[in-house]
Amino acid sequence: MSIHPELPKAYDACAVEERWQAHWRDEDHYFSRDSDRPRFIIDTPPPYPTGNFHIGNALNWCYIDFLARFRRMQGYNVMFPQGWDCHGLPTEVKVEEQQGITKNDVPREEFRRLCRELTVQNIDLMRKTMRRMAFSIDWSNEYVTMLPAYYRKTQASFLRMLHEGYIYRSEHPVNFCTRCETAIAFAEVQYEGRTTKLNFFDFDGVEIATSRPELLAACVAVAVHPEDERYTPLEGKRLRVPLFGHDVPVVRDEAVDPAFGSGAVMICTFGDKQDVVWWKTHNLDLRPAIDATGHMTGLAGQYEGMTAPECREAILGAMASAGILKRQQPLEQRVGTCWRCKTPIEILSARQWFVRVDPQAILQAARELRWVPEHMLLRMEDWVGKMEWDWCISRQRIFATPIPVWFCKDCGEMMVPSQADLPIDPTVDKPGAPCPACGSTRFEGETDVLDTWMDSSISVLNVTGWDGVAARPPFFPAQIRPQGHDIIRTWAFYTILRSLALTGEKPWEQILVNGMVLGEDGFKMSKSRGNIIAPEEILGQHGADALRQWAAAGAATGSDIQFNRNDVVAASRFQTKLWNIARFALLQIRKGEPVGDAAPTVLADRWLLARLSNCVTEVTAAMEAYQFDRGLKAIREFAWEVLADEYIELAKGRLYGEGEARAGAVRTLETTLDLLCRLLAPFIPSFAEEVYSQLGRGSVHVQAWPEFVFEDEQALEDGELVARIVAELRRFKHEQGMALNAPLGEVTVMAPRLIDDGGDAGRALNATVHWQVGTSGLTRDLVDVKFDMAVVGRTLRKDVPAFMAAVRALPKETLATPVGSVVVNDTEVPVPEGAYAPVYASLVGGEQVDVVTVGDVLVTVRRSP
RNA sequence: GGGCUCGUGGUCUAGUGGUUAUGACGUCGCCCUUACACGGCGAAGGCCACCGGUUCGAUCCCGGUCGGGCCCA
Repeated sequence: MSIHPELPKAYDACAVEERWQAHWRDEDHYFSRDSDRPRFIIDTPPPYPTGNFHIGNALNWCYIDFLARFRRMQGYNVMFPQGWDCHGLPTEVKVEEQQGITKNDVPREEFRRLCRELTVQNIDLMRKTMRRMAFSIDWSNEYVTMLPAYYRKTQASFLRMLHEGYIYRSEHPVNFCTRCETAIAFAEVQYEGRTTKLNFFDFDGVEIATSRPELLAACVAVAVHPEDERYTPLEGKRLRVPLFGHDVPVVRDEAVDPAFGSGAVMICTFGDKQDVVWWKTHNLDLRPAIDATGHMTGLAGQYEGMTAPECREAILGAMASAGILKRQQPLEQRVGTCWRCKTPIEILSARQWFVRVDPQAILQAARELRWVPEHMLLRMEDWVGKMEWDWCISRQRIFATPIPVWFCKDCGEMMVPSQADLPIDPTVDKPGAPCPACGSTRFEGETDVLDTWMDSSISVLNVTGWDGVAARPPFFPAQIRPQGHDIIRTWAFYTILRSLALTGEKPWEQILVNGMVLGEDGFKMSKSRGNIIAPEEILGQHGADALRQWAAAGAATGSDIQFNRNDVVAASRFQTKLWNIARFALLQIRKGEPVGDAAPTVLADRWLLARLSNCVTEVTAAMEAYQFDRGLKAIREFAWEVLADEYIELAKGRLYGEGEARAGAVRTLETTLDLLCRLLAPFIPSFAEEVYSQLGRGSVHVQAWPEFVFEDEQALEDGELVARIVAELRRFKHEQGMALNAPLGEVTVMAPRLIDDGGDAGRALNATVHWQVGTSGLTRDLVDVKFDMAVVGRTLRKDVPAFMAAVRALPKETLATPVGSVVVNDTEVPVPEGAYAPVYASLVGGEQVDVVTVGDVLVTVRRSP
């Protein structure tokens, strides 16, 4: 892009950003497969293509982009891939809604086509926002889980795990959504508080309390606590189930709470998770009374075909008529619901596919990762420690990766396709050979499909180059997984599990966990609260760079972050300030004679470069530690306070002049502007590029990350003093009601040693400044002592207050020189070295002058008449 | 109910075992000083949630209470 000879006065962020975004090439962000630079592969979370790239995604991707750009500048071979986790219920539900159909109204393949079309549209919408955010995504490494190129690998991974015994098929209770008509995993169950009724009724002479009377037909036992004396007589007896008439045993179990209800519980198949545990331990019958569509089965007799709520009312009515319903009381309950459609889940026993979970192996791998922030590991440990069932991976849906197996219609033998035939849809494709067990050619394809997590949990294998065949991907493991803490128990968990099963290794070296974005009211964003912020709205008003600054500095890494419009506005103002700094520097750089490349000699120049050097060190350390807030704040402080408010004010006078004094300042500004752009590049890539392009040195994004070292302790110390003196005297002028550029008269700085500021302070203050060593001409009066608590506290311990009082009580003459000991509580106590220092007030005899103190340096001012 | 996390001026936030706690926004006052009024200088505003403990000293460490948030039961 050409240099703009004119520097517009105002910075138009949106216009600049759109111009650069149109100019940058995707190829600049491509990962190189045959480079020998160190790799930095990011296992980007593949979002679900809802069509909305929400602000939580934006935060997550900002962190990724800061890192990707930082590592690229450091010379890493970075891969910032982008995936799309397409399969799943939400899209099916959306298609049904949009088309006014249910999934069974059209052929499977037709329904899938509609889902794919909607997904493609949604991906396009989200890509647009991501590009507008200026994320340096490697689009050559984009993957779409619904396409054959990807789900071929999902199927290959399934077959490998099946072959190695990680996957099995069995009849087992599962969480089931009767509206979606599919099994779901624990991770997909969401608990909601509801008020329901606890019904007390007579159960063959025993009072039972139940919240789910509709499951009476499914009752297989009555449980009581072993030490509950009320029920000792029931031991070994069988009871007759009211209304239905079958007999059930009485079992004794420690898990029964004698204080809840009547202390006697009916066990059904299955009312809740506890029922499953009891059913297993006591080896009870299986009486499925509810089917996969939520209707009562034949076991429910006259209630067959009713929905569960209908049956519930009918049975309560029948109980009342029979005179066995004794009373009801309200009950606060947490009901498990389907995370997508909020329908209460049922626990049904069904033949499903499962993945074996080895909690110990997962824990071990999780502990090998570097977690940022560290405490997020606890969430994984907490979740893994509570795993009870294996992971149910089969779903009774359509838009998903098919489970690639067939069953022989004659002998039931299971058959799998060969690697080369993948991907397949067993409901359409046929096996290549007859049944190996019986020779039959009649097959039935598995109609169940895979849980979407089976697709997304191999994202890391995919991005590290797995072809579906090799034992291990060539670039495995990835360097980092960036994700939100809400999906530690799902995506992070499943990915570790699958990596261990498929490669035997942990999937990544590090995991960077970001917080949730809360609304401006401090609550989680939700439609019902109406506190949702769309990134597009902010982008349109303030641009991507400002929103990126909010993401970086809005909160410490890992913390939840409340969206705050003020932060975005403040970020825009910082850009305006930066633009004016750059404009000033560039105008100086372009004006006048060439400045050469001599080393800086003037104090202010050396001071600024030393401060810049420190800033670079600080920002680099922050970036390495993923503390983006610290990094950006360090840059802001340097640019605004040190560079703009202090250095430029000091150097202005020289810049308006000529010769070497001016040239040194110009060189200093040029170096500073160059490095400042590099430091800013990961955070605000468009702004940094716009300013850097003015330097005519190519794109800032292909420059190396600064490793600028400028050590000059003396300049740091003296420069600081000069800057502070100028700031104090500007303040003094202001307080005296003087214009800041008005002549100030004669200023005398009484410092411990001679300082040569090259005349900067005088020009900045419009004064004649004399630098002198010592305070000749001044008298001073000791008014107080200042204690060094770090010294005093450590030595005197509990005698501190008494010691301080004793010292303060000493006569002034004694305090002025160090004292060997004081008397504390009638005891002679030695005074530690550096325990205190006298504090003086300055008095000036003779001439009428003002005195300003800067630390321990006195400055006298004799104002112009 | 459990795990984790947070509680700092009106709002949002940083941070630290050491006398008067960071910054931003907002408020108020003064200034258009040749990069910037989207600026500069200054002011007001906080018993660092509450209670107890450890310590010479706690906003910081420990325990408890209360209240947010997230995840789960």
